[in-house]
Amino acid sequence: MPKIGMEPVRRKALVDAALRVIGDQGTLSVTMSDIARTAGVSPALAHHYFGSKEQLLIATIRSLLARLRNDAVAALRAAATPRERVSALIRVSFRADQFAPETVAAWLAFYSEAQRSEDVRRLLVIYARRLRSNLLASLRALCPFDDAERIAEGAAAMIDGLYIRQSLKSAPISIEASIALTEDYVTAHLRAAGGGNCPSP
Amino acid sequence: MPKIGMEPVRRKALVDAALRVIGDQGTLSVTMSDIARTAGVSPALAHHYFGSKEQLLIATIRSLLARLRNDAVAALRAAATPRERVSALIRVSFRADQFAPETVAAWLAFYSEAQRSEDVRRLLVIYARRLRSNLLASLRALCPFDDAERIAEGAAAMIDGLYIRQSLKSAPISIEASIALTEDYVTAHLRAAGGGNCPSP
DNA sequence: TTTTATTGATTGATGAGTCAATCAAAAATA
DNA sequence: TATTTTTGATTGACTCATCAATCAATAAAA
Repeated sequence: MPKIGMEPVRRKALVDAALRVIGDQGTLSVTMSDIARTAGVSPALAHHYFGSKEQLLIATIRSLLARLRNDAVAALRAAATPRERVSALIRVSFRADQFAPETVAAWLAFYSEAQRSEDVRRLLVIYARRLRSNLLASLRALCPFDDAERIAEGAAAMIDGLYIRQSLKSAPISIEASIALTEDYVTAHLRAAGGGNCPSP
Repeated sequence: MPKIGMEPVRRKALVDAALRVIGDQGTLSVTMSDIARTAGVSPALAHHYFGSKEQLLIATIRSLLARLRNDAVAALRAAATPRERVSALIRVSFRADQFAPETVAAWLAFYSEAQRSEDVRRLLVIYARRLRSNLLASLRALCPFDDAERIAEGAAAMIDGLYIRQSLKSAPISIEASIALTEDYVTAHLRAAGGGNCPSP
């Protein structure tokens, strides 16, 4: 029963399905059939709308990034002080849906893919840069520039590290513990660097 | 010119080739032909010795882990104090060959694979546990138990995070900078936790 | 009738795993 | 020592399955 105006609906359904299947199987070598079946359409339709598997994957990463950016923007809007903004960025990174095993698995798969696909790599670099520069912008108000850079680098690394460790879910680090660990890092180093100019969260 | 006793030679050659090709392409969906060609033998021989692609991959991870363990053991032997042992463990993680882009890419591919293969997952869990417990053993001599656990967790996460960020090689963090960042983390938190009982590296 | 949505059937490529055959060293036998 | 047998190393050719991508056909809206 073909209705008109299905294109945006199908596109979204396919992207969401791709994310779910990739997260579930933890690999990009999922088939177009897997994705299409999850979206409730035929494989041919997936090709019709996206042209190729690669393009569908790109669209999927973009949607992940968009979600992350929206969350970050909203969280930053609600934060008043620089120190609160840092905390907001950390919290966004560990939101329940972002930190869910399937989402982590999907991110991991994309990182792995970045070795081969220049397009994928570029998108992930955008994410890394955004996180770093968001942190840096707030930290610069709290301590000398050089220290801000180091702390931003370290915090970003710790966030990514907690993610990758989460993917093995052998040592199930809770969301709260992950946030606390990262907060502690920032607090300790601000204290060491700021020279009194650094309030606690 | 078939010589006798080739089995161990071929096995090693195939494992090394697998590591190189996987690191190079950044994915486990390399073909047995790719690996065999790199090792200078026919695909059939790879199957002859390893039975399946999965088994060859397992053997490859094992060799990575073995290398890491040997390095760690050697480094620990040369370290006298607990604090030196912590530094030694950090340095081992960032040795030039471990931190090389191809090696990092291979690790990433294995992490991604761990979602599907229970065997791969188990091996990676072993690595994560070993790093954590090695750090913990030394840290417990330097600060209260609870703090030692948190610091070990944080340092391990930071190490893994610096790895994954290295894989994008967009912000080329040097080995020395990575070591310094992790050392700073440990030093700062030991100072905060130890209460005087914590010497600098 | 034209356009949009949709799919079943098909194609072409690729890749894991198998198998029988070959070659040469080593061991056994004459 | 000379000859035969056995065993390990090695591969080319093949099978079977999978999957991305294509295409022609159908059905409903406009």
